[in-house]
Amino acid sequence: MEQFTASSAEGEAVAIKTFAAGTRLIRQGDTISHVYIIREGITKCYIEEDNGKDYIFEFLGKGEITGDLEGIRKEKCLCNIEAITHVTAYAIPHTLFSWLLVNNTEFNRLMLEELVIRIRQTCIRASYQQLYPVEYALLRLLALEAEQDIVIPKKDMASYLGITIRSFNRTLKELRSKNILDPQGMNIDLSRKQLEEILRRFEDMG
Amino acid sequence: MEQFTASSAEGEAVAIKTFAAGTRLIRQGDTISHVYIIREGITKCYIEEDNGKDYIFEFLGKGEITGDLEGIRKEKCLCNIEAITHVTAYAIPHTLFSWLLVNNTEFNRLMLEELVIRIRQTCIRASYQQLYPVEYALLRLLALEAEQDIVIPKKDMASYLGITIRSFNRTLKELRSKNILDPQGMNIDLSRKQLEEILRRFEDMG
DNA sequence: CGAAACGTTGATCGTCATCAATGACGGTGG
DNA sequence: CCACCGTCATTGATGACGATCAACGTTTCG
Repeated sequence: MEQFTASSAEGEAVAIKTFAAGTRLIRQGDTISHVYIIREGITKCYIEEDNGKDYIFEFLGKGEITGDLEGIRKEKCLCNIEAITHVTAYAIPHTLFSWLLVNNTEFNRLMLEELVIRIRQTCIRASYQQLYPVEYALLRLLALEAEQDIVIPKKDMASYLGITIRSFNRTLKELRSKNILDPQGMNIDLSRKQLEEILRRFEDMG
Repeated sequence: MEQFTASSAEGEAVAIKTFAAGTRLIRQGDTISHVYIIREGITKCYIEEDNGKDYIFEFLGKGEITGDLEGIRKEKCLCNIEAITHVTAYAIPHTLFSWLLVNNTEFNRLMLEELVIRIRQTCIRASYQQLYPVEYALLRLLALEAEQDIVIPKKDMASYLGITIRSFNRTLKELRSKNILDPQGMNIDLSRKQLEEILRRFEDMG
């Protein structure tokens, strides 16, 4: 980041901000003046619906960016960004962000690719959450969690799946009874191959 | 578009291609060499799941772009793009597209904004399709259709909602019995105010 | 002082009733 | 033949209620 700061037309500095677990980096509906890049920790990105339910789109970890949508189109924030763990992040002023987009080809390219990746992920997920049962979506989430070696609280996983904790626990139990999860916790009790086999079985069911 | 062609480093031309209703502009899994901008007509953008079900992400109309994700990151196509009506589109070679992204600031900006809009829409939709009943999502789709003054076949609306035509018809009937839709067809039988009131009622329900 | 007893709280789960959405099958009408 | 719908059975997911259990702090009594 330092190189970018130095070459900025504005001279505005990139600061490092820290957030305690449970505090928000960004609040839904806010107008913000910074873009954040996560340096350390995990955050959740979620919409609060009027009926009180939350829907989590994605979890953001090290190296991921947020506030970029609002930085590109000056709109109010679509969603809340809340620290799950203790989080430190680079806070980049909008002025600098915009400047980089226009003047730094490499940065511009990174942003484009980042947006494309987000669209693809969102589409794929919307598709399978719509067409397959919760069990399937939960299994994929657990696989993701294990793969990336992160820990997400149960209530957040439930919100990610769009269900209540009660339903979440029920689904866990169901998976345990099928020997897909280990009997106590929620670790996947299968090899990579076996897991893919199980997922495929869901996909083939009409 | 002509101005862009003229200024291209490559000199590759932008062609206009036509597609009959039902034919595909892009096939899932393909590697493509063009980006398309719809000049006329409507297309659907959908994923074919292994179990045969389709999931439609979005409908693309005049002025909208597709193949851009694959143009930015050289990956296989995420989804199918199929002409619903007769469609004409500008076919832009990847080489030109990439060139424009790098050399034409305005074009670059348009692409960024386009991607941001897509992400926002996708997120919002994923959220309400996850948290609210089908009836609500259907109503919003019908409102969109009326607003944009386009006609989408029933089966495509069903795929958009992730349900079967049978269920789609059932839901229509349900809305008719509540005097929200006109008794025969599927037009919304309410003023804008009333519609918003109905939608809000869904949103307030726990 | 320290250990046993108590109450509080939050997380989990069994159970039962309910709702939303589906699938299947057959009938009707253009 | 195809689009649509009535009907009935079924599945998937939820909500509500109550029981259990572990964690923690506080009280009580020897």
